[in-house]
Amino acid sequence: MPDTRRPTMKDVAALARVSLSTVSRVVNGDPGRPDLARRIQDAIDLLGYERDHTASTLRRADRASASIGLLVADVGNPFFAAVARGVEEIARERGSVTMVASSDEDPARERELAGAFAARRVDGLIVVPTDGVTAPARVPTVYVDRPPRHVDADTVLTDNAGGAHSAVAHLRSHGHRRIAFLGDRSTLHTAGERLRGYRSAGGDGQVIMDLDGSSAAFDAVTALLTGDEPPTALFTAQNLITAGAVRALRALGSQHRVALVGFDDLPLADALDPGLTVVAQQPVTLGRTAARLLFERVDGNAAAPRTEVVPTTLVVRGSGEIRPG
Amino acid sequence: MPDTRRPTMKDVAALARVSLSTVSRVVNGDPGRPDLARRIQDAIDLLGYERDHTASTLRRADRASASIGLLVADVGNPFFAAVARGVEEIARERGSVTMVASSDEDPARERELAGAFAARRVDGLIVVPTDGVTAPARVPTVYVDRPPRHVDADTVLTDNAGGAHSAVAHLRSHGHRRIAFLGDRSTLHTAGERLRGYRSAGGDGQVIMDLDGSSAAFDAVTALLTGDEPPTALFTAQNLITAGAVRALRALGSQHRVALVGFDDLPLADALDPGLTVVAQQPVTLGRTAARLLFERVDGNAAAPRTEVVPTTLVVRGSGEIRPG
DNA sequence: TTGTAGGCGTTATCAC
DNA sequence: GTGATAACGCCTACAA
Repeated sequence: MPDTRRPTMKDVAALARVSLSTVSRVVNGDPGRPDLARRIQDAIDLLGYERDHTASTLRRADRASASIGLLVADVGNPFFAAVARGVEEIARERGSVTMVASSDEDPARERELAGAFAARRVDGLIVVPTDGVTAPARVPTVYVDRPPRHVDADTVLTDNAGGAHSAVAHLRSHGHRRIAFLGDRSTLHTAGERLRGYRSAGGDGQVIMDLDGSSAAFDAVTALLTGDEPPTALFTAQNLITAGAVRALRALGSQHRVALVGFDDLPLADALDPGLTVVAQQPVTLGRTAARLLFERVDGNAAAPRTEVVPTTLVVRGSGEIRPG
Repeated sequence: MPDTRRPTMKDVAALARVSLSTVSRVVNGDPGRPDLARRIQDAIDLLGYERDHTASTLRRADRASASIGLLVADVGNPFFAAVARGVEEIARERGSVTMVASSDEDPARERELAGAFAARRVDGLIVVPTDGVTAPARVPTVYVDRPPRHVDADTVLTDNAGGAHSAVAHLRSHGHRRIAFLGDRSTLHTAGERLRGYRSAGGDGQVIMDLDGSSAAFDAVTALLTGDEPPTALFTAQNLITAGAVRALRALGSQHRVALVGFDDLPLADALDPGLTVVAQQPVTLGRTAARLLFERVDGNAAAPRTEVVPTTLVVRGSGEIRPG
């Protein structure tokens, strides 16, 4: 391997026959004497010099690393991927890079990864908190999608209760009274809020919680519809649960008979038969909003913590407009 | 704001009444004298000291930052999100954090972001190259999903040609001869390879390329099926194109008459009517493999660049098994 | 305007 | 084994 050492400012200074500090100034945008600036630029090009941003952070007065950390449950999940996209957009506008990691809903891993980010001296953190007790952060932090427990900090949430309310009200306006609720882990804030919205809209049917993934939902829906007094409509309060319900209805041949509204949109939802009516979230907006709040803090805003709520949209496609038989 | 300064090793040393170097050694795992080690640990706990990983990187002999950069077309796209997930898994095993950014298929942005990562002194880079000329990297780099142009480096690819071949062979084995090909940007390596696979399996029907997104595909399929000598089967060579084709077939009421196989799987594909037969990729494996190759390079492997190919799977669900009418 | 010197938080090299 | 000291690459007073 040739693998020759990276050129440093010192090398540039030597080649341009100026002092180190002159190079530093020029690199940081000070025009300086035109002839020197040109010699320095030539030396930079010749050597292929690139400033070491980490070393610069160490010495600089503001100590800004121009990087932030994003801690989600799972980047591989399209919902969190969209959040990440929103965060990254705003970070990029600010010249910041985004470090991302997945907690897999494990509080211990969440702490470990937050520590790894802190050790890299990120300027701030955006966190989707697990349902353990959230450790108070040592850097500016914004929580997104779920509120932290026992911590008072900036938070960006979807209007979970409102979205669920609109879904159930929609079903009721189409004549349904026996509307079942199917939700995921009851310890999650989002699941609780969606149940609250269901109730507030008059939902008083069967409630099934703690469904873990699509096949659990498949089984639950199958049992529900083959049991006594089956519901005439379903409200599925999460992504994968909706997918399981769609499959179950299809397996029973009931997709045109039992109404269904899901929380969170899915690709191909419009191509199903019938089209899938959903409460759509805005994950990219969630991410953007969280990043904007974070950078306000990084810039020194010390006001009281705020909570922003991002609205949902009811997307009508057919499955939610079936009337009870 | 109180915003008191972060404690440093010096603070720990002072409180524990030992020298700075002793603290450094203990922090880095040297046992040392038990009584001193205990005093140091107590001081660390009391002050809430956390080592500054960036400063450590600056001075350390190996200069390893324990961070890598991941540059994809768009983290918000579920395919790349899954790649990111795979990369992050392996990085985490190694104690590395992953910085991620989206090029949006823009070569200029790709260069800019690669520069931002290099300035942060990442140990290596994983890149989904845009179709511009790839700039030779100054840090260990592995390319993923597409090969770089004019650069000889480690690359991890899906078996695009093989996957397309199996799709078309599958359709032919069900009696189809007029099989249309619908693809995206012809400058993309993946599109070309999939077309090559189509041809190698005997595909000689209408070829439509450069479709940009789902609605363009919708229009193309509609035109195709309402034109002269319509195909009896479609092979859609990308995600969004498949979605557009599904919608078009449904709008025409032809979903049970015209066969369809898509490249790349989609959520809910099994819940469609008929179920959607696809060539499934393994994006998480793509990411994991790329990360493993990268860390081998980071560890000093200087062998000739390798290309790894990740196989696809034909997932049979119904739409690809329709026989010509 | 430019150069000189000191220091950011840490690790590496020495004496002891 | 521990401790003093130089150095990593860079920025920032301050002096020239």
